[in-house]
Amino acid sequence: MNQKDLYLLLYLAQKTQLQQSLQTSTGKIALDLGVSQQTVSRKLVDFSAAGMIDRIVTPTGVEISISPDGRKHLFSLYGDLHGMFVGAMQFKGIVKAGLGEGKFYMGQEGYRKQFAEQLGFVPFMGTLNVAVDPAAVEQFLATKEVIYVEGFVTAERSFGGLRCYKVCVHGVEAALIVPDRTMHKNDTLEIIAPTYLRETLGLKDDTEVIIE
Amino acid sequence: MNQKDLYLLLYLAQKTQLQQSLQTSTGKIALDLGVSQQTVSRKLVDFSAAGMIDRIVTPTGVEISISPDGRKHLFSLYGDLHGMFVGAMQFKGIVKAGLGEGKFYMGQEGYRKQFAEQLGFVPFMGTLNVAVDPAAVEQFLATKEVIYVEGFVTAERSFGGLRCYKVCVHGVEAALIVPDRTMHKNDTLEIIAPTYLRETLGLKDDTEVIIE
DNA sequence: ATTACTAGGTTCCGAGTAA
DNA sequence: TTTACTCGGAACCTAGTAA
Repeated sequence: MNQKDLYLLLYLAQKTQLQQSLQTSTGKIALDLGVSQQTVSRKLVDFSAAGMIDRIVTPTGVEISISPDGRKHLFSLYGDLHGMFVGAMQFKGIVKAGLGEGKFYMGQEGYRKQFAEQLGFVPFMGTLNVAVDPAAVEQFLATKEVIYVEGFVTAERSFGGLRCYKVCVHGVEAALIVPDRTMHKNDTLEIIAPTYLRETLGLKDDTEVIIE
Repeated sequence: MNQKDLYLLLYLAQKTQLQQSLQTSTGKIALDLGVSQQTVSRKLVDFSAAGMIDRIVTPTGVEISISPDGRKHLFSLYGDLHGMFVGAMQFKGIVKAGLGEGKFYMGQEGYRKQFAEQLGFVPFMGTLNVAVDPAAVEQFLATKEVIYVEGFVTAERSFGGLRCYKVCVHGVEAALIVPDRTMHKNDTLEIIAPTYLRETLGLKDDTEVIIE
């Protein structure tokens, strides 16, 4: 079958929910897709000949359903995309003991205020340290939106800026934080969340976590 | 951007893993896709103009990477397909007490032998009864392959044929069985598996299960 | 109403070839 | 070697219209 007409097949798949049969007309489809009635008619005939759809012409229109072959075709496309995005949308890490300084930084009002505004949650006073593969993280973060948290100065000392990335850890909303001037090598990430993740998710040192 | 050239974008997405930049040439791509070098060149220029890819032309070829907009475009397509297939690929049910007759039927050698051959596992001697929405099940099964188990006759009585569908219940390989002459209305399904599912999965009456 | 055939105009492709 | 332009021909789309 012809690759280029994929959008019509997608349209039909959505309308039929892949399953039900759809009572419509070539004119209506043409209107939806912004092409002529004739083009839709011709393409439906082609699809039918290619075994992608089952098509019954009636005096009042057409009744269309996606055939098993059509579903297979779409599923293969879905599989291709799934393979691309799933790989790029999550990575694994190992929980590691922190040095407790995460708690100190997360306690600073200058950070807390910005987290609440920018991330939409008030962070638990502490960070989860996770050992990761830097290459996998880089690929993951490349597609993510960066949230900047600015540095500030208190009476005692100055605090540097951070970059944050919204993530999900085992279903819990969280954020990666990367200090502009980091003390970790890039094989360790710090994660903040509204709750104490070690407790909420039952994590211990050397437990594997999936970040997405 | 032009919808019809989606396959070239998919090709590039796969080659670049959505992320890395790809060192290649229009000629190589043309060979892979079975079109002319000129067509690839023209399309790459078009994609670049549409902001779908980043493209650097060198004397030895082209260096291509998918742009954020291109990823967004593919992701939207992925989302559409995901919505279709995820809905059609699982449904929920509620565990119900059986009448114990499942154990009797599953104990019949005439059935057990066919299950082992056709399903690839030896079923636990008993069935899990699950109350379901008939409409959801019908939609789910429509896409599934039917495995027929034939009826047989023993010295005492005759046993009817079954239709089976391979499924996965909370990660465990299993099968739906639908007797040709059923005593259930179609709002109750019977599930067999290699293990005692109630124990393996910690199921009790009225627990919700997801079948996929 | 519909679907879908024919005819004509537009778009698209690929061979030749310049840079 | 490359990329990508020109141009002739193929493919495709739409208007008109038959059934």
